Amino acid sequence: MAPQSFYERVYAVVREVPPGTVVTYGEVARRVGSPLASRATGYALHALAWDTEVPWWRVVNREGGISDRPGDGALVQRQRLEAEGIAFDDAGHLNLRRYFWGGD
DNA sequence: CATATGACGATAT
DNA sequence: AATATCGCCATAT
Repeated sequence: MAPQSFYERVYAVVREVPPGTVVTYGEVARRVGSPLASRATGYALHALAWDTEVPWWRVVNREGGISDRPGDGALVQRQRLEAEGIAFDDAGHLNLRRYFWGGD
């Protein structure tokens, strides 16, 4: 395959994340070949629109929570995850040990 | 080419 | 545990 942009690689990984599971930015970065590019990973997803084919809502930070983002998108993400069977606690974070994507 | 930015992560305090 | 700071990477300008 021709070398894709970092963004494209990130999207490809996120698209493989199955429903009911989540993955951290750092893990996605690791999967695309740049384990320290967690920041760039967030930047890549930030460039996406909420109506994209990429399930960006399954990507959370290492706390299992939703990172700071524009508008009420955080609530949208939480609702989408809850709709897939993921439960949040009062602190607004989920159990990463329980929902973290095993990779396959 | 240099500087600034950001949906992060880890460490220090 | 919460906050502050630094480090890292990929784009934008």
